[in-house]
Amino acid sequence: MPELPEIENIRQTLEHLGTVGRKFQSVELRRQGLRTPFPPQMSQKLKGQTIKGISRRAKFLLFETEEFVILSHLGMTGFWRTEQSAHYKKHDHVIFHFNSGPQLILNDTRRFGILDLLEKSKLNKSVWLKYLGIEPLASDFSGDLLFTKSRHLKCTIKSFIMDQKRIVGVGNIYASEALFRAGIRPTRKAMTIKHDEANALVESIKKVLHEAIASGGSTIRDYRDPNGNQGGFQERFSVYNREGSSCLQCGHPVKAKVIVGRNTFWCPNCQH
DNA sequence: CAGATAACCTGCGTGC
DNA sequence: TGCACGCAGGTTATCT
Repeated sequence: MPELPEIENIRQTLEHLGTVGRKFQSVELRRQGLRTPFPPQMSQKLKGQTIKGISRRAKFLLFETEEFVILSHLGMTGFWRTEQSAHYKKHDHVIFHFNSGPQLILNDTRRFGILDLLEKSKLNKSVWLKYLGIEPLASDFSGDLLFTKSRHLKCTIKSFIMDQKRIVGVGNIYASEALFRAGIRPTRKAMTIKHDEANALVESIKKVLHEAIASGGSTIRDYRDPNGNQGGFQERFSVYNREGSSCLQCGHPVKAKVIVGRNTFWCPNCQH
C-alpha cells in the first residue's frame, strides 16, 4: 500500500494527534506475527516506556521511546488508526494501550507488514535498515548522483528508482508519476539515461512526493490516515491507473504494461 | 551475478 | 447467485 508520502502523512497525523508523550500500558498482539513474527516480550518491554518521537526512514515508521525503537512497515495494506473504545475490526492485529488517550491500532489485511522492536543502539545495524538507499527528499539526492549510480545498469529506469537499496520510498504509483513528469519512458534501460534526464527525473521525484504529501497521500483502496481519512492525490494522477484514457498533457491514450511484475503506466507521446 | 519471476495473503471486481 | 480468475500501494527467496 503505502509509499513514502503515505508513511510521512501517517507520521505527521500521529504527531498532530498527540501520540508523542503517551506512555505504554500494554501491547496487545492478536496473532503471532505479520510477514515476520512479532518480537518476543513486546508488551513487557514497552510497559512504562513513553513515546519520545515518531520518525520515518524509507517506508518504515519509527516510534522512539527511552530505550527502544518500534519499527513499523505497512506492506501493501497496513495502516494505523486511533480508537477510543475497544471496538475492533477484522484484521486489527496489534493494539497499543496507553495510560491516557486513545488506543493505537495496527490493521493489515494481507499481513505483508512488519512490526519489530529494537534496542536504540541496534537500530542502524538492524537488518531492516542496513541496506536502505538514499532518501529522495534529502538535499544530497541529486541528478548527478542518479546519473553516476545508473551507469552500466541494464535494469529499467523504473526498477532502478523503485529499488530500495538505491533510492527509498518510491513505489509503484510514484514511479510511474515521476517518470511521466520527467518525460522518460519507464522501459528505458537505466544506463541510457542522459545527464539532463537524470536531473529532470530527480526533480520530478522530489516534486511528486512533496505534492502527494501535501494532498494527504493516495488512496487506491485501503489507505487511510490515523483519523480514518482518505488521501487526495489519486485524483491528481497523470498516468497511474489511467490506461486508455487521454493523456492530460497531449490527449494520446495512456499505455500500460507489466514491468518487473508491476503494472506501469506512461504516455507514449510525452515520454521518450 | 544481475535481472526476472514466484510466493507470501486477503478481498474485490469481472465475466461466464 | 455462484464460482473461477486476475489483480492490488511491497519485499524477498528462488530461478535463469
